[in-house]
Amino acid sequence: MDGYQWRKYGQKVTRDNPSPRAYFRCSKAPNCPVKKKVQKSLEDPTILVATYEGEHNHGHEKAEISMISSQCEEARLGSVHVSSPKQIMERTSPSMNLNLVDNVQKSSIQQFLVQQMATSLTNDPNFTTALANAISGRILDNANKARF
DNA sequence: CGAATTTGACCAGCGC
DNA sequence: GCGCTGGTCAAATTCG
Repeated sequence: MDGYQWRKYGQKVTRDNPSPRAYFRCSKAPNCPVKKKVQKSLEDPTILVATYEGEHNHGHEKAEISMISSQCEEARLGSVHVSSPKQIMERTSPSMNLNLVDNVQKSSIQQFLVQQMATSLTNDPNFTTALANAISGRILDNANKARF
């Protein structure tokens, strides 16, 4: 979940990626042209990569914040083996860019948005620390659960 | 009971 | 023209 209301309309297992890929459309507005593909990362199967196509033509109140938390989720799931919060940020940002390069020719608005988000995230020491703390806490929690 | 998800069928594009 | 592959549709099913 990333702040929008998505309706799943299909699922396929692709050739280049053994894990099934899911197709989502925005169910908030019927005329919304935005589409979303979700599949597991080739590199790290614990990470879910979401590819956005198009732009929402309706309001997206908390979408940005929710997107951040979805990236947090990625970091939490994908970085259980790293110990330094800095590494988490370094892992998180490239995955954002990876998602973006796929959409560069289609939408520049959300690219700019996420770009801004990533910049403000990494430039704001308070948020970075808070985020790192939150993630570290969850990592420890997760690791404990996994170990015991 | 309505909305969302699942899942196989269907379709279009592409390479051989 | 045929088969493979990615994307979408829609009926059935599940869930709130």
